[in-house]
Amino acid sequence: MRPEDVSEVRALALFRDMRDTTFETLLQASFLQRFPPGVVLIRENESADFLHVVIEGGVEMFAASGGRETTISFERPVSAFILAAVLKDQVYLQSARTVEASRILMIPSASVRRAMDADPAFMAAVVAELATAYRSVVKDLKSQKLRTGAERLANWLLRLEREQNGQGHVEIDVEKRQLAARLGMTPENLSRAFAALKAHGAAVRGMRVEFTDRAALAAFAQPDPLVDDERS
Amino acid sequence: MRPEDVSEVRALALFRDMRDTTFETLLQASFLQRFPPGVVLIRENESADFLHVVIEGGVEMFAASGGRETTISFERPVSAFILAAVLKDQVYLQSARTVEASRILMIPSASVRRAMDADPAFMAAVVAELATAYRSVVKDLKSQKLRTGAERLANWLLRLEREQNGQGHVEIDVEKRQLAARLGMTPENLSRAFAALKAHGAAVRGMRVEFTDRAALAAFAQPDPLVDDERS
DNA sequence: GCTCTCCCTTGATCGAAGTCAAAACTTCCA
DNA sequence: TGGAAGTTTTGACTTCGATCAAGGGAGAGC
Repeated sequence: MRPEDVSEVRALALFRDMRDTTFETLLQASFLQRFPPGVVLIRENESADFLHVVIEGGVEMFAASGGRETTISFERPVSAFILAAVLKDQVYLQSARTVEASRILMIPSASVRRAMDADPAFMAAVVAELATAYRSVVKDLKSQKLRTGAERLANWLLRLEREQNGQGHVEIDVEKRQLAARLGMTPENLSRAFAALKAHGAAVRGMRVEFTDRAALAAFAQPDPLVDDERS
Repeated sequence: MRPEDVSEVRALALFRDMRDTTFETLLQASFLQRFPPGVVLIRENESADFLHVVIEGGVEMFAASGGRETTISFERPVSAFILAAVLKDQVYLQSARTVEASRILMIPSASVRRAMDADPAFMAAVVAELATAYRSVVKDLKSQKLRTGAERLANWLLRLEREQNGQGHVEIDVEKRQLAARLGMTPENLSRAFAALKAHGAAVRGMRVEFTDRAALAAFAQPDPLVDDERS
């Protein structure tokens, strides 16, 4: 593991405040692995043996039931995922696959639990991380239950523009089929939703979306901080 | 606050393992209040000043956005709710209203955070509680994205029967309009879903549902432990 | 016991979303 | 460069769910 990777992991909110010794113990038990795109890292219903951290690349969290499948979230560097299953020593509720070539840090669950018991600062960070993750899923659930597909897409675009320091256009950074699953619709429906947004100030062309009328888009999307704002 | 109430609160997983002194400090800062049915206890977007514990009665957690409203969960005695907002000292993402006459214990957020910092056993319980809550919402999100309304209802009935030590019938313990919101559909649609389940082994009559063909109902519902099992 | 109100149900209709099929476009690799 | 495979788009159709409207039923209060 390269020194700059170590310091990036260390800079994560989850690991930032813990003692040096705890962090080092954690790292020594862990290993870093490279994966090509499309590799399933985690299968739901298996026991949670590792906490995973995306160092480089990208990971899609998804879940299947009754023959259907959906995407829960995307994880970009640097972030940890499936902390909850690790802590409760239970099975994963979600599966994970790489969407591109990735480097993943794998920390044994038992080590995480031991570090938590040994280092109150780390436990406090775990609390904060879990609370954030919980609120994030609640927002997704609200979005899913309170909005139509086109509205979810419009709000997703507005949020993406904010993240890309919005100059009136955005570059979509995931495949559209994955985006469709993320937003809770079929690829066909996503296409139609994009077509529908043309009348509301967003023109898509390939992976690029031009905001031709930002006010109109916002009026259609009705963004709500309690659903769309990542920090609230 | 009556002694038996105190011991019931103390028996909650969240408070069970903490030190006596921490628990007493927490209780001294808190107060217990009675509310008639239909009172809004918490409004989303307000700052999280109290951790609430339902001692008696019942509470509905709901959320609104863009003129629509939905129910996130029901809280029955004895359980705490909206822990995440309290810990992060942020605004509530959900509103809460009593569905019947209720007694609610209100613990100041600052006291909760202080207790957590002072008592590692309590912080560990908070971690466990948050992890459970997180997994519970993920299951709801999966149910919402992967199933039709009738399927969600069928699985909800099967789960309720388990909770009521299933003798081939269940008593619905919430108003159907609230159940509809909980399951992500309109009251009209819930009625039709019940009608549809008649052909799959579940006959509703008022608040009582007879399981005329349990196997058929399960075949239709396709229950999945990773969505429906409260303890996985 | 009666009425009023609220909840639940049923029916008709509309809009949103899934499915099936095929064409257009990309990307990647031989 | 020329496929080949996969992705995206479009179209036709079906299903699911929301909306509007009206009727039936159960409980609360007089």
